[in-house]
Amino acid sequence: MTLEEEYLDISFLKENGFVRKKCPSCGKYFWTIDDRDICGDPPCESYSFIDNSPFYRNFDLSEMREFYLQFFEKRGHKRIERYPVVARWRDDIYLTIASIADFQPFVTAGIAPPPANPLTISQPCIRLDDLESVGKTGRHLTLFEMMAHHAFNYPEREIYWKNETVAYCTELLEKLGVKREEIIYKEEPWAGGGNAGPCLEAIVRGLEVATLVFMNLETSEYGEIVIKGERYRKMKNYIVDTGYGLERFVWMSKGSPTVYDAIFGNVIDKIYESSGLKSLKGKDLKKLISESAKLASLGIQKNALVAEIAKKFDMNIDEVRELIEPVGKIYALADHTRCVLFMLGDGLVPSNAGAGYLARLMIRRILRLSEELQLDCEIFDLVDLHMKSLGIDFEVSSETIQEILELERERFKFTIEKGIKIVERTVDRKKKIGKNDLIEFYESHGLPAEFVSKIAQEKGVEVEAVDIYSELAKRHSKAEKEKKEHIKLKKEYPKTLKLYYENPKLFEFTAKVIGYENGYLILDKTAFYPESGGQESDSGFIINENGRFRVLEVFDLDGIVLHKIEGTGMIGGEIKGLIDVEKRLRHMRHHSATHLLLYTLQKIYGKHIWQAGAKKEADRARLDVTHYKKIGEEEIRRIELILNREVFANKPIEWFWMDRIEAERKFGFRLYQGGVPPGKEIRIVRVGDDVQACGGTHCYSTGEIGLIKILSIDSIQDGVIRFEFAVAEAALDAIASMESILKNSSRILRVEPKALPKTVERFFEEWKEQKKEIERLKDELAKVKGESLLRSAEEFNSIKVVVDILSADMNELLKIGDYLAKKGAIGCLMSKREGKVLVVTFAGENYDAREIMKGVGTLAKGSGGGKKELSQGAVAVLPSREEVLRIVFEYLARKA
RNA sequence: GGGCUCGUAGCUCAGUGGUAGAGCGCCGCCUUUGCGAGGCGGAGGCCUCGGGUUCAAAUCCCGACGAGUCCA
Repeated sequence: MTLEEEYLDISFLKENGFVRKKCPSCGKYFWTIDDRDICGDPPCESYSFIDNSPFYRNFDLSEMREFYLQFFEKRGHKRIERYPVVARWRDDIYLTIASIADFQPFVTAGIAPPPANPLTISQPCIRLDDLESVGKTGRHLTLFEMMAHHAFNYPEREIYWKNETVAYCTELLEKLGVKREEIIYKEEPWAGGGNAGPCLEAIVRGLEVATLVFMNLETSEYGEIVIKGERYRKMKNYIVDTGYGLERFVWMSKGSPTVYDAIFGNVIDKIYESSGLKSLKGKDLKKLISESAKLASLGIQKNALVAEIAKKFDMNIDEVRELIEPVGKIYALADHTRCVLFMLGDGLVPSNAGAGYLARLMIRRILRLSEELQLDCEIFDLVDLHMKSLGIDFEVSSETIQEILELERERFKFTIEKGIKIVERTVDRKKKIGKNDLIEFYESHGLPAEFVSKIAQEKGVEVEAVDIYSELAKRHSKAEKEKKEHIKLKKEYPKTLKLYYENPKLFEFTAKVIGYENGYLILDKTAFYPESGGQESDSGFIINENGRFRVLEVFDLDGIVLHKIEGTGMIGGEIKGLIDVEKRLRHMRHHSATHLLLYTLQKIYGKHIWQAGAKKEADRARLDVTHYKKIGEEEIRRIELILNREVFANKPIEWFWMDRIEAERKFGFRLYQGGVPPGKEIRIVRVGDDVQACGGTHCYSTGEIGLIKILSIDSIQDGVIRFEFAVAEAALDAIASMESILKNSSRILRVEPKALPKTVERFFEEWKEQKKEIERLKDELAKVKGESLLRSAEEFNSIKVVVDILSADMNELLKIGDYLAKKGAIGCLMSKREGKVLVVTFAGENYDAREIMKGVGTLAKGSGGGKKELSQGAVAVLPSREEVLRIVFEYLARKA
């Protein structure tokens, strides 16, 4: 079916009098029962619901959400709780950008079943693409709730498809009071994330309120259907992916000037009251704002927009600008604080890299906005107000959110203060600030061009007028990613049966060889653990009648376990596998301990603690977690104690398979600390009170872990800290090696280990003291030596000439040379050292020591340089005093 | 995950191959009835660490560690 046929195939539209038309303005097709000609989608037409709602009544956010979800519940859909806005189950995106993102990639690919089918959900989504437009257009939000109903259809089972979807949408809108003639369905093929399909946008009075996507295509090199330049082919399964904008529905129901007034009016009021714009609130801005929103929806840019409004209301252009701009900032601030609430509430920790950077970016925009608006309240007050009026509970406590915001504010203040100093220094030194300076200020120090210009202008320094942001965008678009190379198998194999899942203490097994490729052995079943979940792979031996073969490395390729075997001999038939027991036991203990540590940290600090990476080796393990503060030495001891108490309590450890949907319902997304495994059933590991989805090997009880010793804590980036620790034998090894360092050190210093700090400090102080004393003595010596050299000096035209061979280091030679130069003498000092000869030459006024150095260098194979009065170098052979004297005299004669 | 910038006295920073500097702070003395201010003098440096290049490295190159920042 071509795309056009796909649309024509929707019989509901035809049967209900919808006619397909082509919009003369944008050239796109749309369906309507009205006798209109234009598609109605901005910029072809502007809003006509402001102050004139097509809905039968007002709704606030929770009323509207409830109305929607109940509508679909009554029509056979199961209501699903929202997912976090931080998309931790995805490795391709940081934030949840659509409701369908909840079910990608496994459900949409058909690998895992959906939590219900069909289902309905209201999913908070964050999109930062149109950040600049927020506040200005009246409709853009960084965070919005996408209400949706989804149906996942498979070849053997169809739930419903296009007709029902369009019918539902039409019915829903009619139930809300919208007349059928006012509904326009516009054809707009959709593509994203490797999938695509036909799509209808539902438009009511100029506002797109819903998007109905019929996802039935996937990217394919030889696909026949082309959308936005990519080739696609039909998928076996096909998915109803809808998105209804909750905020837009509320906006339409109220007919307020902007979406912001409709959904967080109380926050906007609070900002007015706390800002330097109290006076604006009283004025009747409404007409101005709604006009501005309408014009913005038509794609009219800032300057033209202001001019148009000025004309319409018979006002001065500057006056309009002074009214519109701050209001836009107020809206943006109200929006951004809501977005940050969800980010932090769902456990995102601000950082200078990764997903956390997005949180920092938003917080910094908020801080800049509140600065510009001269806000006299804390940004947490606004976030808190959002939290209270939304009535939603977040995982992360409000105290933690407040603390994070305060830390971020301090950090930002620090960056700005540092920035001012850097700019001022540069401005003092330079006459003009160029494009490259501006780019460096921004990219390396986070200073926007406007900020730099302001400071420069105060100092009267010229700044090149360029748009560095478009320049930067150009640069970044060039960057491309490299893809990893994967091992590919030539033949197909069944998935390997993993014996270690059931029995982690099975160290000997027999199995059948079913393949051997390129040094990799494939068995029908194995007890060898392949590297995954941060646990290193096992090693050991594989034995058959031909001998013993060392297993070097083991890994998992889509469920097939590959054993890398030493030697190239082909192996077949029955084999016996032997696991390196000691190594495996250490891996198991470290793995169980890692779960306990994560659990302990969450218990102590809160739910913003998430695993950000982990590695379990034989002699140590490490766990990276998100956290916003540094952890001190005392706290480490406290964590260690609480952690080990879990070990002493000897709680059971168990693992079992569980239906993923049931597991998610029972334990939440906290399960997926190490990523989301595919499949309908997932393996759950319970270590004491901690529960995680995990495929690793574990001990049978926490007591078996033995002892956990935290070795170090580092911050690997802002907002992520790394714990390194060792368990049981490995802990003893680590403690023993620490102890031996202490013992060796104290043996060298001949003191008790407990006296080490004091002794080392004393030695260090003494060392510094003596170094200084030596310097003083050398100064003294240089003076004495210099005086004695002067007494026995030769003369040339009453200039003292000193040439001598001493035993001294470079520093001493320089000091003596310096003294002699200051006394007006000229000459050269040499000293034999470590296979070469150090040379220092010196000269009084009107002469050049470097000339003499050159002469000595030529004579004795060496080189050197320095200042006119004093220069230094080295030569390979020691010349005689007479030879050097001759050089000096010849030089003086030449100059005379 | 990638890019860029920066690690020098207690603090803020100069120093771009040739004997480690400034301002503030600190200590002492002078001046003052006292405080403040001023004048004179002084203490205070593993130039983050480890390699390399060089006759010579704070300085150039590589790596590690730490801080900051931008982008995805």
